[in-house]
Amino acid sequence: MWLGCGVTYAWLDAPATAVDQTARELLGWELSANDVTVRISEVEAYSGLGADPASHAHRGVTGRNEVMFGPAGALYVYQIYGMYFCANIVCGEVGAAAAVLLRAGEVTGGLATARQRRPAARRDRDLAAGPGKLMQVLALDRRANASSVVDGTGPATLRPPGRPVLDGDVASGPRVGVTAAHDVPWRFWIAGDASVSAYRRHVPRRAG
DNA sequence: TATTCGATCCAT
DNA sequence: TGGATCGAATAC
Repeated sequence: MWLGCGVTYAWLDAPATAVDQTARELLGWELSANDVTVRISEVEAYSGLGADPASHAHRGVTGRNEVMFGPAGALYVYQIYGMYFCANIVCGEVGAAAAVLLRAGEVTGGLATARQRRPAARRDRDLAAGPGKLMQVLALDRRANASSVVDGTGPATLRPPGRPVLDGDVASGPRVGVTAAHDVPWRFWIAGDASVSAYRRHVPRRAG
């Protein structure tokens, strides 16, 4: 798809069935919002309706996941644990409800602002080393839900990497924190990147 | 209407 | 390892 400004977003036209490929492709892209830029270093793919029990969309449309069923390039933002926000980029055909969760990134612009927004981060590599931290650094919350990252109308803008991330530099493994589908290796990250979030296996709150 | 619990983060 | 904290989703 051609969007002007000399930028093409091939993944916008990729089918929902290839959302795992889209997820890998988004590694290295730069997301800018509110004077801070992050280079995406870790993502997770979620396929839509029915197919993926870990997906917020797998039981059908609800008030929360409605955006997932819309056009690709929109942000699906949701609140987690009552205090943090996470963002997905919607992928695939309208109605398919596939999405890529943005899990971590490296701050490549607006470093001073990013540090102010995340006083708890000791090192720069920790500034956006997690989905909630990424949103804090970019100062995005539920108001960014449903906005586009590709048409310049929303608070966040996605741009291609200067140098693409090669397949050989991409590692994969099980998704973090999900209670279902542990066997699906749909978490992707840039191998060796310091800003990749620490992996911790999900532990149910009530023993089990 | 009531209850449960999460695609997290941080200090201990 | 556990506590914070609240709203969407699901169970009555």
